[in-house]
Amino acid sequence: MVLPDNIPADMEREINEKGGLESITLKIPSRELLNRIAKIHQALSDVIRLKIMFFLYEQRACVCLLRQITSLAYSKLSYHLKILRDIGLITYEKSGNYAIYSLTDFGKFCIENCIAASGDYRGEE
Amino acid sequence: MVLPDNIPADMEREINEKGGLESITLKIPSRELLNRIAKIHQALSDVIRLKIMFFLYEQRACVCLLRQITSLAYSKLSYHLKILRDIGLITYEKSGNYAIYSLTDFGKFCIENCIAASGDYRGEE
DNA sequence: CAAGTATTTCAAATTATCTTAAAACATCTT
DNA sequence: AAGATGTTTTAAGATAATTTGAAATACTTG
Repeated sequence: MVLPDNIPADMEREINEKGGLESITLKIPSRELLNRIAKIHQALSDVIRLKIMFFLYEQRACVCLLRQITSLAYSKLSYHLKILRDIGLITYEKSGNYAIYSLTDFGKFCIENCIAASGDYRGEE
Repeated sequence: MVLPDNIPADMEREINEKGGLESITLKIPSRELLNRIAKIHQALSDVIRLKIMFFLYEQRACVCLLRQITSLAYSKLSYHLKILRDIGLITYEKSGNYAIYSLTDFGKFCIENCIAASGDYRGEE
């Protein structure tokens, strides 16, 4: 990979000090990993799903309880639960009629990151 | 907020031990904050934008350099840069003709979270 | 100020995500 | 087995995000 014809001199110097473009781009995660990171963020990019995640961070819950918390129809809720489930943020166990949902360890980790970041989430839009 | 008519007994006990549904739901971030968190995740839910973020984590860059790294048309690149800029993940300074982009502190924080999580990003889909 | 380079904006076309209501499944109760 | 309850699936339409290419802006240099 070659540098563009004319780029600012100080930037070019920085890049060369780091061993050139190649060695910088080597540090970028693989397309596969970027894809996975993208999908996880996608799963957490919806207010409904975040509300579910934050609730489950405090308390495991059957779907009927989540229905009450969110005021959503079952089918809609189920759609969002599936997205969180498929990406590995939540899991569930059956208990009679009920499906009892809870966060996976990875789900907890993500919500804790959100909480840690919340101080920095001041809107600058 | 009242509990649904029939929920599993052990779940009901857990909820009561935490002071009931109200005190649990009080811990969920406000709709405003959830909205902001959702938008940030949305901004990071695209492979192109993640690639830009990870590159800028290593090295500030003008748009023409990012164009080379990503092999995108300027207009498309500019669209994605705007999304990252608007949410406060990246910033830029003009230097002559060039716009030199770099991560904000918050952007760095987010990418560091991604890196920390990468160990856990094993696909279970 | 005209021409060149770097970057952004715009609107139309495309694609992805979300919502809705109806139907299907699973488990429990009688 | 039939009815009730809890949950998921499906397919259609509605909404939102992305892509594309052309035109616009901004700065620089001769």
